[in-house]
Amino acid sequence: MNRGRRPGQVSSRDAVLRAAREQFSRKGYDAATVRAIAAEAGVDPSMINHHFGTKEQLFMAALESPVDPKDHVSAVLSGPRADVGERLVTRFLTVWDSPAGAAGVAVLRTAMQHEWSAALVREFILNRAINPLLAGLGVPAEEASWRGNLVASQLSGLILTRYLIKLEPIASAPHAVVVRALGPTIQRYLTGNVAGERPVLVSEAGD
Amino acid sequence: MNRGRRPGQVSSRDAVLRAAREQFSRKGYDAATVRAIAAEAGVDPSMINHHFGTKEQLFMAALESPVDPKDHVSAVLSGPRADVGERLVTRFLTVWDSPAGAAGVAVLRTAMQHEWSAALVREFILNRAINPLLAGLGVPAEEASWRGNLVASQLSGLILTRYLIKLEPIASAPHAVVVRALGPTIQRYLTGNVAGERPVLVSEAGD
DNA sequence: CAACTAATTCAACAAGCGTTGAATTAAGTG
DNA sequence: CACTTAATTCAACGCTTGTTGAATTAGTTG
Repeated sequence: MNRGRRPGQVSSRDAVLRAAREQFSRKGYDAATVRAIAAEAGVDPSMINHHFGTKEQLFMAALESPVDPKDHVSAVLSGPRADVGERLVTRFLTVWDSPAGAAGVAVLRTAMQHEWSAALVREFILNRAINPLLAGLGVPAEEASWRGNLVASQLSGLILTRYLIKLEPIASAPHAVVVRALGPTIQRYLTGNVAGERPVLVSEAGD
Repeated sequence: MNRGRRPGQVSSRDAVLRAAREQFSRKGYDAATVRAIAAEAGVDPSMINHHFGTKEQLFMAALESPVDPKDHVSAVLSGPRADVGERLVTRFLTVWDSPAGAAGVAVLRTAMQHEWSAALVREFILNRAINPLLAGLGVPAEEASWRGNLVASQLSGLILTRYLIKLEPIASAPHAVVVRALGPTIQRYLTGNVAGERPVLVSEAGD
């Protein structure tokens, strides 16, 4: 293959992908139009269909994550157990502040509108990231789902306020400050006393 | 006014408003189409323009919140200072599980796509809800914005995981269980030691 | 009843969307 | 050079969106 193309040139595919990532993460799947992406890439809209097929396939291609949670999980696990919360927050901020985080923002924005994207988020966050971490920590299975949910609630809230809603000062705060504030919270959710661990669902009394 | 209308009948205005609230909170501003709202209300699409003007005006009318944060703030403030975190979470869940919460979900979904809605969320969450609470607690002004951001990050994450992404078991957990898990976190964010309270922004070292 | 007004219906508009297919250009291969 | 194949351009399709304006219906008032 690769016939009829100058060797060193990748044509406009990369430009489209870059523009797609930018637009998808900034506007979400629906609001980011194929025409706008093409315009930002300096390309005819039909090129997108030519290279990627449909808009949804472009979305998937743009989100093909260079992030492998496994490496991050094992990195967070190595070190003193008492600091695992701070290490998780630190790692988390580094990933989300990197270009790879843009893909996450895109899929999260889209998750607000489409169930198929919400399902994508659920699967990734829990099964690929948090649950392996909890397993590595040796958290009992019957506690893992609840603890994992708590961690997800605090970290997704960080994403929401820092990158989506852009609350100040948390949106511009240096990593260290955020880590010091959220570290203990995550630590407690992972390994500490979080009510409901004994009787996970006490009864239907409670609301 | 009110001429030419049968007294006891509110016509289709209420049906449209109810359908609008349902669709906006479930899909967000863009994905909820005027035609779909009209269909659910059993009404011609042009009736919406006739009654409300534009789609955006319908959105505002549907969101006209029956929620006055002031009452909730003073309710949370009354009681032992050591339990203010749990009381806030309890109150928070009650409001968001009520029909009034649907309006919040709608504006939050829309905030993911439109800056004007994100600004609405910022203004409401901070200036109307959290900051008055912090002022009532006597939190110093230079700490208030940071503590408020932390509270917002955890509570918005709760909204995200419980109502938008619908992570289980947190999405179906009884109030008491959530309160016991998040209460201490909120308590610490409001009144405890959250690093950065001394030097709010230490330096640009940190990431 | 006649007059007036609000509510409702219906058809259509302009604009934007994703997508398609046919033509044209460019580049590497025999 | 001729051949092939990918890249690019251009115009257009079918569809959905929010919105409009002209007709029609219904109910209250004088």
